[in-house]
Order: sequence, then structure tokens, then C-alpha cells
Amino acid sequence: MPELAEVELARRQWAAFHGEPITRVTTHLKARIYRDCPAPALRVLEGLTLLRSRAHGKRMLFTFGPELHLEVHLGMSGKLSVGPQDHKEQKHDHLILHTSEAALIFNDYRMFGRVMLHDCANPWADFPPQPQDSKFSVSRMRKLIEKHPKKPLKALLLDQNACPGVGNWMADEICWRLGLHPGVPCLGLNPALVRKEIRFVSLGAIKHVADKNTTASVDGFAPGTYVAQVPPKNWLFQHRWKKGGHCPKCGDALERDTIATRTTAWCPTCQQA
DNA sequence: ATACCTGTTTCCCG
DNA sequence: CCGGGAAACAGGTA
Repeated sequence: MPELAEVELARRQWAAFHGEPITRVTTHLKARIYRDCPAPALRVLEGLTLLRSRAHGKRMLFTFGPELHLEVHLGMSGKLSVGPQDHKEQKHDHLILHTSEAALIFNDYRMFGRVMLHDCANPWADFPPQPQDSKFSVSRMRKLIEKHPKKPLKALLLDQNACPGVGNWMADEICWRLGLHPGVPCLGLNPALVRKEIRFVSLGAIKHVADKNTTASVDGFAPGTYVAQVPPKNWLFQHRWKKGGHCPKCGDALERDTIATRTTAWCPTCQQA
């Protein structure tokens, strides 16, 4: 389920172990998640301390030194979790970072996710601003819209260079809030309104999905206590996958079809082409 | 059994 | 060279 907020929540699971030395690294040699990063290379982390971490869009970066970072992307089915020190390896656990007290686990049954090592100071130096950043400005939005006049709105929202972290459900949510059919071409879109709703959904997703799991309640981080939260009932999210789902705004039946190569739900009444 | 999938990359087409 | 669409990746779930 990883989009921006789920990614942030995943990062926080491991972030609870900032300052902890990695005693041992376990990898699955043949796992596709390693792509061009040979799994044994991950053992370079043994003996090093997880210093800090951050996320950008759907990517996470765990830092172990001034020029050593582990990047993780969850793909479609990847999950980060924390298990006890004697965690029993599960079928699709592809990477486990052991500390003296816990096991930091990357599990991904479909293996669309990936991990990679970076040996430079800032591997993300040239990344675009995120919706949460002040640099994600109206003028930037206007340029993106003008650059892709024929592109469907939903395709622009899913473009990770344009809207880092926005995934399928967030894109539908944004279109729904805008009152626009996901297939409308970008030409003529109001950049200020589009930016506003991208930010509302991105910030709201972080609030409802990530923050609710990681508030002061210390046990939020304890192994096995992580419970996925979802946005509230007045978001499209709660209705879009149900057979016979209805628009939380007007109550009319939602429609579903493939738009911009992804399954898309929208309200035919509230979202005109 | 069959279809479906909160993502990305690659390939092919115009 | 660009943009856009389809296929591929893989395995669990409805």
C-alpha cells in the first residue's frame, strides 16, 4: 500500500532505531529487489550505526555515514517492520538489519520494491520539491501544466517528477476534490487550485495515515503493534474500491475504469470532463 | 479458476 | 528526441 504517507510511516518504524548499531545483516541472495546492487554488498552495514533517515516521495534513505546510505523503495507490496531480536525469518523477508534488540525487516512478496546503496554525500541532490515543501509553488505547478498540455490530469498527478509521492489512490482523491474527471487534459487547469488539492491530500494523508500511528503512545513502535490507519469517511479513499461505492459528497454511484493506465474511481456527478 | 492490484521500467509506436 | 500506451515484473487475495 505504499504511497507517500505509507512510506513515511514505514520510515518511522525503522527510525525508532536511529543511534543503534547494526550487528548483522541478512539478505536473500536471489531476491529481485537488489537489481544491480549485489545482496552481499549490504553487509558493509554490519558494525555501522543507523544515524538518521528521511523520505522523498515513495523513497526512503537510511544514513549510516557521511557517504553511505541505504535507499529503499517499497514498490507495490513492500513493507518495513520491526520484529524481536530473535525474529523468525518469513518467506518474503529479503533484507533484515539486526540490532542488539530488534530486527528491522524489509518484506516484499511481489518484489517490485528495491534497495540500493549510495556512497556519496547526497544521492538525492537533484530531486524535485515535494508537495509538502514550500518550493512546491504555484509557478512550478503552472510550468508543469504548460509543459504537458495533452497529458491527462491523473497522469500528471502520478508523475513522480511532478508530484513526488502521489500514487493511485491519492491521485483519485485529488481529482475528486478538484471536481474534475481524471482524464481531463492539463491544458487550461488552474495551477493554484491543483497545487492546493495536491497539498491538501498529501498533508492529510500524512496526518491520517502516518501521524496517527506514531504519536506519543510509545507502543506505536513496539514490534507487532503497528496498525494501518486510513483517511476518514468523508474522503473518497473509503469508498473507491467497494463494489457499488458511492460518492461521499453527493451519494451517487462511483464509476471505475482504467485511466492513465491505472484503475481509477470517480464520481460522474461531481467530476465533469 | 480467474481477475485484479496504493508502482516502476522498458519497449514500442507515432 | 518526445509523449503515451502496453507489457512485464510476481505472488497473494477476492
